Amino acid sequence: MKAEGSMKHLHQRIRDDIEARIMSGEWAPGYRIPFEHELMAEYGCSRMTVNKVLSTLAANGLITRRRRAGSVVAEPSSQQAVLQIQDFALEAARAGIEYRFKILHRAVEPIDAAAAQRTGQPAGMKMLCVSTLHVMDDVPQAFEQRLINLATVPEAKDEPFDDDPPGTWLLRRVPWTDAEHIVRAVSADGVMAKRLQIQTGTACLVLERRTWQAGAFVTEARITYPGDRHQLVGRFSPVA
Amino acid sequence: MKAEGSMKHLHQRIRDDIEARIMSGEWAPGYRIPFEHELMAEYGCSRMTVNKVLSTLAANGLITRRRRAGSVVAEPSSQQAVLQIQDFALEAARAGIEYRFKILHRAVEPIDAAAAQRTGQPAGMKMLCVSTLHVMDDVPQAFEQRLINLATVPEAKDEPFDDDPPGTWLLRRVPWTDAEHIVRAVSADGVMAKRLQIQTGTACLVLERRTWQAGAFVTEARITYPGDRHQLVGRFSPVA
DNA sequence: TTTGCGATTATGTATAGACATTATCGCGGA
DNA sequence: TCCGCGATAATGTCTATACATAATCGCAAA
Repeated sequence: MKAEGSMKHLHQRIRDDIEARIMSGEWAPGYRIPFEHELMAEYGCSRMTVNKVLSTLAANGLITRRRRAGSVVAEPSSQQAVLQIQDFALEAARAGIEYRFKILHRAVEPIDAAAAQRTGQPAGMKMLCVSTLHVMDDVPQAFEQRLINLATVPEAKDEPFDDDPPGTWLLRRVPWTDAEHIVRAVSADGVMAKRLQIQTGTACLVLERRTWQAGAFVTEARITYPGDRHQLVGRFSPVA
Repeated sequence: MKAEGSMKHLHQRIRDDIEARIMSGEWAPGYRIPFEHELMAEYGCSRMTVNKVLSTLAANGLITRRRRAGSVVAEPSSQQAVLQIQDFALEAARAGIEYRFKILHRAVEPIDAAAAQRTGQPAGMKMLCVSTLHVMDDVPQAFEQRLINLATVPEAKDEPFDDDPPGTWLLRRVPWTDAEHIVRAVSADGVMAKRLQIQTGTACLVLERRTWQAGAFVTEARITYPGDRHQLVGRFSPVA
């Protein structure tokens, strides 16, 4: 009865399939996803396997399960939009908001001493530098400055980021094993204020995220959000 | 073979047991927890049950699992993002800084509609309200406004908080099972600026933390930090 | 002493079946 | 029509077992 023809484990494949359909909007919030026995038939596996997948998705807040009624795609609660991984496109699609982005700058440049310090890479090392403005419903929501390590992600060198912003593009390609986050508050200077269409001096949240893959530096993102439009929300269980 | 004498499900009981031992410090980070077959014998259940529990704990970052080597208690990581700042006294001691705090306000008051909404408690419910200024090396570092649910923590009613600030005091007494965090950036108004000895309009980090214990609301803390003096740092691994 | 390799061991994934729990549906009676 | 209750269907939990995978240990050969 074992499924054939897949490198990945069945559990992960089922999970990916369902997540993809939810994230793409194909299965909108409230949509009743197939019953366990249906998925079981579709993938030719036991109910335990399907059950474990759905339980995981429920634990992550992606679906809501109810006995007898089945499982439905959960409403996108901003509660659950944790400081985990922000993918603007995914979040926007789930919330039904029009999203677009604009690449303001893109170049392969040697990094300065400060960046070298932060990322643990040698100073002067060349990385891909990309600045992106994220816009939702015609309002600028975030400005992102990103460094991408071409030694770890060589295929980024010639990527124009036409279809997906750098964050989404990377997320699809490079799994990360460790990340460091720093959150702080800064006042917007004139340039930043103009970019985000806010008043100079407005308090902004700055989120810095650096990710590594098995010890190799992948990318650094510094994302600036207008403080009055954004907040980071997280729900934790002890040490979760 | 089914376990007897418990209302709760075995899975939850095993999980609670292990979490309790980790949270209490009995099993410190690095401690090798019992092998699956040992827990299996201890609880008289199948390995699948134990395995599911440990997998859940691993997904939540509480333990690290390695084939052949067994499972060990993980180094505190994602929680650090928020907890790092939670205990000022501890943080200061580790950094060798002189720390003191001042209770600016302390009263049992009915909560307003907004607080009722946030905490999920009935409006007008009486809670202990405490405002604390945290000072390190004679420089104000944070202003904390706290609500404490006297229904859950009755012993707080007459606590003067002479020795420990409310956060530390609570942490020692009331274990929490769920927490919600919100981080945002705001500009300091005149009053806040004066309290923190900063310029009016300075960007500040505001951290709101609400905690529950088995569904019962425990406390809400709203802590304001000068943005140029503080940042939240966290290390994460991917969520399964 | 060092290296290589096989045995061992613990976890990872999956199966098939069992029984418990609970919400809903639909039928029959008031 | 409305209410109550039993049948039904879906998830929740658990067992016992099987084989895969990976890391370590220890022994033997170089």
